[in-house]
Amino acid sequence: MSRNPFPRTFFGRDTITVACDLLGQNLVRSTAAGEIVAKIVEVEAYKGSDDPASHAYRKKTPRNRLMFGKAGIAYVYFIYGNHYCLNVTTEGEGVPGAVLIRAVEVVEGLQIAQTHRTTHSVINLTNGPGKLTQALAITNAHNGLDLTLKGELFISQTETSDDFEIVTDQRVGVTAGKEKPWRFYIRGNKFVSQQFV
DNA sequence: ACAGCGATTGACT
DNA sequence: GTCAATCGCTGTA
Repeated sequence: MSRNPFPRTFFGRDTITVACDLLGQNLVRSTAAGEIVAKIVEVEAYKGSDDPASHAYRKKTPRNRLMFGKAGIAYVYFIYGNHYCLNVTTEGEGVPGAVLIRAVEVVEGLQIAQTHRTTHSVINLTNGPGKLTQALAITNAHNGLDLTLKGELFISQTETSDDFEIVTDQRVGVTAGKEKPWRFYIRGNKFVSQQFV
């Protein structure tokens, strides 16, 4: 079966729209040990000067510059001195925007993913932004990677279109701009972090 | 220059 | 429930 990445036009749209459309799609990670396929079940949208919670709120810096660049690029940042978080850039060139991937459900290559983490619990393997990057072995090295190319990391459309309901909520862990309802997740999915419903 | 803190997690009480 | 780990950006000097 051939999995093909979404084209740049998919990512080069309004950040909120892209965030919702990413739910249920497949994040594909090719490693030397094999392929890991993970369904995206939880995301958050981050924008620019209108979003105080965003890294791109103030100005362009060496860290956030990718958010200002072209869409469909992996923006990986290091947080709290310990963890990596994976984002996909959105909007057009010069317009900041990114979607944080907060949780995934591994559908293929579970054993490979487990070798990247110490936990033996499947549910704790990928139910958080820092956890899924560790499980998929995503680090700084992937910062700036083009996710529209069929390389070691890309996003492709799911073959099966199972029905799900999208829940909209406030973003997790932010202090400024927390009133913006820009967190989206699949209702009832066990891998969603910190469910309040 | 430097102190403070963040889009988090896991270990320990 | 509490807290350490520990990098890069921001505000203040």
